[in-house]
Amino acid sequence: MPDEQVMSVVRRLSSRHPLTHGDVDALCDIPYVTRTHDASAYLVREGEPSRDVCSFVLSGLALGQKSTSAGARQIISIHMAGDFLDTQHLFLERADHNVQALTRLETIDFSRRALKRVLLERPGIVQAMWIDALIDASICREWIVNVGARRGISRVAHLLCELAVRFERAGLIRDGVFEVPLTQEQIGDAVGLTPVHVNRSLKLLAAEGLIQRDRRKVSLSSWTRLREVADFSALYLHETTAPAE
Amino acid sequence: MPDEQVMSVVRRLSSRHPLTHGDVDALCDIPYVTRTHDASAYLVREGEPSRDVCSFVLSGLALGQKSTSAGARQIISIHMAGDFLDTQHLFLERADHNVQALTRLETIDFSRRALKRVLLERPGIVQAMWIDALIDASICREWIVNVGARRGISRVAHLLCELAVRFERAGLIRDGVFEVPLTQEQIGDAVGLTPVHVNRSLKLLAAEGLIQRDRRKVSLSSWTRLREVADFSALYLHETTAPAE
DNA sequence: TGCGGGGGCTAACTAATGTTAATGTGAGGC
DNA sequence: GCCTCACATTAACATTAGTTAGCCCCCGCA
Repeated sequence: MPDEQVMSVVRRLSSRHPLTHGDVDALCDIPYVTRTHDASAYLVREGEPSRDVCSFVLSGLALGQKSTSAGARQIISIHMAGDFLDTQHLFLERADHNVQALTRLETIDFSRRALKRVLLERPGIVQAMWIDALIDASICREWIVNVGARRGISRVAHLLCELAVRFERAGLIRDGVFEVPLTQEQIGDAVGLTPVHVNRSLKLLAAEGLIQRDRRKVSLSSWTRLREVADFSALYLHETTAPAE
Repeated sequence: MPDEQVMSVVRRLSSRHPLTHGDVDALCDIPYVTRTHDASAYLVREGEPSRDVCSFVLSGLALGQKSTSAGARQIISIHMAGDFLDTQHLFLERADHNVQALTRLETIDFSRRALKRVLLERPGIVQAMWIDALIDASICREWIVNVGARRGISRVAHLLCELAVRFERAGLIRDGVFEVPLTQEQIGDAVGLTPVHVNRSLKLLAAEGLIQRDRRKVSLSSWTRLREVADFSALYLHETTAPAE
C-alpha cells in the first residue's frame, strides 16, 4: 500500500501525463527518505556534481539562484509543495545553479539512480516527468521576458500573479490571502530590482488599489487590473486544468 | 545507409549520450523532410498547438521570442546549425513562444509522432534528447541572470561570449572572426537593452580593445578580458568536450 | 523589560539606461 | 550608377532605477 507522501508525487505526475497502475507501483518501489531542511540551507551548489537524490517538495519553499562575480544574486526559480527540485539536473553531471531552502522545507528524496532506471523503463513516467521539466523551462522563459522586457512595477506585479496562480494550485491560499515569504530584497533578486525599488513598486500597487498588504500577507484586490499591469497570461504555466478566474 | 543529414542529428545526440547501433537505425527510420525557410519566416507561433514536426537546424539561425503587451520583444533563445528547434515543445500541447528564422534556414523536419514513439522505446535516445533539452533550459537560466543581474555592457559582452563558444562548436568561426547576424536592435531584444545602448556598449567594448568590429563581423581581441567583463563561465553550456580556451 | 538585529520604509541624490531625433553609410534594386 | 531603405551612429535630453543613509518597528532573546 503506497504511503500518502509518495501519493502526492503520483498525483503531480498524473496531472502531467496519465500513469498506469504499473507505473504507480514502480514509483512506489523506488527507495526514498523524507528529510527536513532548515530555512536557508543549501540543497544544491552550483558547480558541484549533481546529487544522488531527486527531491520533491512536501512543504515549504525553495529557491533556485545563481550569483554574478559582482556579487549580485539572481533568483531563477521558486519551488513549492508539489514541485520537484531536481528535474533540471536529473540527467546533467554538474549543477549549474544553487538550490536553497527559503523556509523550513520538507522533501521526499528519491534515489536518483533508481528513479532514472524506472523512468527509462516506463514511457508513461518519462513523459510525465519530462513534461514537468518542460514546464519549469517554460516558466524560465517567461522570467526572461519579465526581467528583460518589462518595467519595474510590472515585474513585481507579474511575480505576484504567478505566485497567486501557483499557490492556488498548491492549496496555499486561504480566503484570497497568501503569504509571500520573500523579503523585499529577495523579491528584488527575483525580478532584477533593488529592494528600495521593490518597496516603491509594492507601495504603488497598493496605492492603486490592486493589492492589499499586511506585512508579508498579500491579497489581490483587483485580479483583472493586476493582470493588466503585470501583462500576465497563465499560458506559460501549461496548466491542463484551467485555474479559476 | 543513413544519409549525411540525419547523421548530423546522430552526431548531436551522440555528443549528449552514447547511442547504440539500434538507436541509430531507429533514428534513421523516422520519416522526415528537409525544408528551407526564408529569413524572418515564423516556424512556431505562441499560443498555437505544437507542430506535428520536430526540426533540427542544418544551416542558418533561428530565434525564440515572446512579446509583451506593451509591444516590447524579448528574444529568449538562439538556435544554430546542430541545434533542435522544438525540444521545448516536444511534449507540450501548445507553444508558449514564437520561433522565427533569423536568416535563411535549412531544417530537417522529423515526424513528431514517430520521433516520440522511437524516444519512448529507446532509453539511449530519451536520455540524449532529454539532456539536450535540459541544456537549453540551463542556457535559459543563465539568460535570466544576464538580463536580470548584469549591467548593460556585461550583458552584451556575455552574449558575444556565448555566441563565440557555440559558434566555435558549430564550426561557424573562421580565423577567429565570426558574424553576428543580429541587428543591434535584435541584440538589444536579446539582452534587454535599447538599440542605442547596445551601440554604446559595442563601441565601448571596441574602444577598450576587447573586440574588433567590421559591420557585423566580430573578432575577440582579448578573450580573457572579455570573459571578465561579461562574467562568463561556460559551465552552463554543459559541454562535455571542453572547448579550446 | 530592555536590547539587538533584520527587515521595512522613506528621502535625497546619482548613475544607468531609455527616448527622440537627426545624420551617416553600405547593399541591393532598377 | 543612382535611389532607396534599413541599419548604424551620435547627441541632447528624459526617465527609471540604483545608491546611500537614516529611522522605525517588530520580534526574538537575555
